[in-house]
Amino acid sequence: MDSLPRPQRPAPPLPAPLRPPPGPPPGPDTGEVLQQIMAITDQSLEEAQARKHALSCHRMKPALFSVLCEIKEKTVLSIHGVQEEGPPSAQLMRLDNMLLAEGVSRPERRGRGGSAAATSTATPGGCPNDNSLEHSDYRAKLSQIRQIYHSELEKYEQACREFTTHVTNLLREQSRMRPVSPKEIERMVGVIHGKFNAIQMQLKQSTCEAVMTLRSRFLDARRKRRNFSKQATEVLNEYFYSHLSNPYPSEEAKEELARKGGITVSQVSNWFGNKRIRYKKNMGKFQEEATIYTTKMAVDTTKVGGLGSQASCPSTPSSGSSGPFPLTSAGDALITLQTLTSLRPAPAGGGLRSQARGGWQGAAPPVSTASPAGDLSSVNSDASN
DNA sequence: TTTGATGATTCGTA
DNA sequence: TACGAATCATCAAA
Repeated sequence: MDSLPRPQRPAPPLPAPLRPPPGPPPGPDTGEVLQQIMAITDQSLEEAQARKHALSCHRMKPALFSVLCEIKEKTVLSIHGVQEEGPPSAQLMRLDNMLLAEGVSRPERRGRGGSAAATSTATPGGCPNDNSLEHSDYRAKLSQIRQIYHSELEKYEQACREFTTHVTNLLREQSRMRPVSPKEIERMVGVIHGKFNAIQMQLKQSTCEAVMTLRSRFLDARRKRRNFSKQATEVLNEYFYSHLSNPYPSEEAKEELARKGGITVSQVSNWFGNKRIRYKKNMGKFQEEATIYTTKMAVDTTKVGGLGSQASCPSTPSSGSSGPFPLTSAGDALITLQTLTSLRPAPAGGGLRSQARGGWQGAAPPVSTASPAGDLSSVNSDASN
């Protein structure tokens, strides 16, 4: 604390040049007083208190004090001010931002969406309800981390406050015996805060690591496959089999399918990707499924009588309006029924995508060539597109 | 436990 | 960038 050099104890008698000039000594000389001051810390508390009191009352004390002040003024400036606290480091700011983004820094909110991370994360997997468990688990663990973080932070802050108060009091107390300027106390408080900030940074770093670990585990968990709901599968299959000649839903169609099935657009894309490739690989296997859906479509078409499956199937650029006849989707479906059993590679000129990839015409027979119901192709917008 | 089904991911391609 | 193809990982029924 004190920057003044302290001699080894027991303090040797001061050399002659430092001794006060000879004169009528009213009591112990200055050297003796200084020696007593230096020896105070070696004594027992009671003894020291008594001596301290005696020294405080000594008539030479003000003079000694002013000498100490003078010496300190000369030395303190050169010693202090060297290690000023710099601005918060980039690392600390990064940690703060991260904790804020993860919802750890903020106080916990009640109700749904306890954290930004949990609320902002989409819930792929088909069944949002299934994920709620993982979600609540994630939120619970994040909440646990948040609690520990805040509790530790509070502890550190309290310890910091207590220690600061203690040191401040100590310095104020010492200021009665030696010159301690308010600025010096302030600087000391700054040093203490700096030390505690370092500890806080470690705490923040550990918290960040914990959140990252939790997050990665959560993301891994999301990777787990969940079967789509029956409704989602039906919606997707209906679209697929009703647009068999061109099972490439537009973005709008995907969005609508996603909405209807309660899944994400990305999952719709995945599903169609898988479906196309699997259908193409083993069309025989899907015949029964195709029959089921095409029959369903046909029934729906009959029931609705004109609007047909368009009511249940999202529109697609390739399956646009085909006029007043409900043949757009049902047409495909009927064609599917008739052609599934006699599948054979078709000549070029299939659907839209088949032109681009050369893949689909081999799977979904072009209506104009493979379908006995060739007439339908003329009104099937899928084929015509 | 095995096996088929299926959603997700990755990589190459046009 | 969307798609096909291969593959992985998991689910669920047998």
